[in-house]
Amino acid sequence: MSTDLTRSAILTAAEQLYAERSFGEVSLRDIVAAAGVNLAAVNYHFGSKDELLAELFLSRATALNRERFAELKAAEAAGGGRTEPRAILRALAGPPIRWCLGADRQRSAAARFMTRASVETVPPIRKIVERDISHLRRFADALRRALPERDEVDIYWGLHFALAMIRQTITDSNRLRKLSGDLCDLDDVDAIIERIVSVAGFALSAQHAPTGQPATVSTRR
Amino acid sequence: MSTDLTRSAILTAAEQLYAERSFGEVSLRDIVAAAGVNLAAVNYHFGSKDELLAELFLSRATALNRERFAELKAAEAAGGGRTEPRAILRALAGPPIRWCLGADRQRSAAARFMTRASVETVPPIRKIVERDISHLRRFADALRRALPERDEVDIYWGLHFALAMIRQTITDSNRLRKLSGDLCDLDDVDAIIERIVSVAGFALSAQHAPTGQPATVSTRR
DNA sequence: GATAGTTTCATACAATAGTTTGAAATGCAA
DNA sequence: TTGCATTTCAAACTATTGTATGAAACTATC
Repeated sequence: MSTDLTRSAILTAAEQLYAERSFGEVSLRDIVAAAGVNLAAVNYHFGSKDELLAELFLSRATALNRERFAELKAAEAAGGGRTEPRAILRALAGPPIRWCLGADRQRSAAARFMTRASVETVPPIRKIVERDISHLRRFADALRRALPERDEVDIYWGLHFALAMIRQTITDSNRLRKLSGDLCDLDDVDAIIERIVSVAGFALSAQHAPTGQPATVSTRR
Repeated sequence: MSTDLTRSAILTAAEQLYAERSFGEVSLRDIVAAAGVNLAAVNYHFGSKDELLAELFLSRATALNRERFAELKAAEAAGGGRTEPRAILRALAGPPIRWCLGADRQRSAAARFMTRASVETVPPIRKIVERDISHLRRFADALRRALPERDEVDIYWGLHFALAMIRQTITDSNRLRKLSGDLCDLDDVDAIIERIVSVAGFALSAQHAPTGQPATVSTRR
């Protein structure tokens, strides 16, 4: 046992392929070919294709959350009793954006895979995602503490929108680049993070229109 | 020919199934079973599975864009020479959110399918999506005209973030509901739209911090 | 009502999927 | 070395996939 080279070769190959193509498009034979191992190795080491996917997802999710929490704790420590909301948002957005748009290719695959997993709900992953929202709860709690006077509803919506912008920026950066005619600089990772943090910060702390007045287009004028 | 009941039965059944499950998880046999038609009917009427998917996507995308453009034109007409940016954003966000979170079940499936299609990039759809960003360009142009003094980059990012929030709200409304302990009211469609419009409006028109200097929310004047 | 054209149907086909198998190869302790 | 457990391998297996086929059922025109 020990290093289990085959195991990790399969994991990284699967991650690489899943980062590019859809789950349904990647077969076990594709994975083992990329990993340079035998077909039966997957079932030997992981039991089944679904279990491979589950373990891969769990491993990467843990790594991502670890990094997020580290930044969150650092921000809370730096802020003393009163943590800045934007620092919390930065801990949420920073790691995945850096992983994905940054220079590090290895992590890019990880982030892309994670994003696909969060979107393309396939049974083995769905179970894990649905069950585990504890990491989000932790960020929600931190934001509540940082903004005690704000309505809880705004906190949750702000968090929701922050996740939205992170995800979209990772998955659809190409469309943005194309649409803007290369005007939007997707290499300046820090600027992107700050932009997301800025908008999410507004979502958290601004007064939003109540139910009554806005009205739909059809009833408008 | 005439009504072609079988054809549309297949289309709506496929839409329904694709709205719930991933593309890879839905087989032709699932579709024809749900539609109550023979297996061979798909190939007879559409040629292949991919062509069915492409036609379905094109049809729904056209319907969604038609509705968006109608609202956009109405907003531009109402605004005279100077269209309100928020009205433009409302034309972008209103239709899909109403389709998906509103009472109409039929359209809910359409919107959910569209969202999956925009995320889960499968070859037959990918080709269409990559080729056609003209509808987005139309919204970008409208926003540029409405905000001539603003930096184009902010326009594109604002549009990008608006799409992000729309998508996330459609796909992950359940998680938001759960995370907030039912505090976030996902039945109040108009309030949701206004919230998205509000935040996207900020993204469009606010000054965002450059790379080096992360600014706080309060620096906005 | 016969006929030509369209649509539906049960069924078969070839390809690919994930999984299993049992033998060969390998690593390691005695 | 021998012996035993682990790991790898080529091959086969079963199920499911999208697609193709040809006969049957239907529709409408003459």
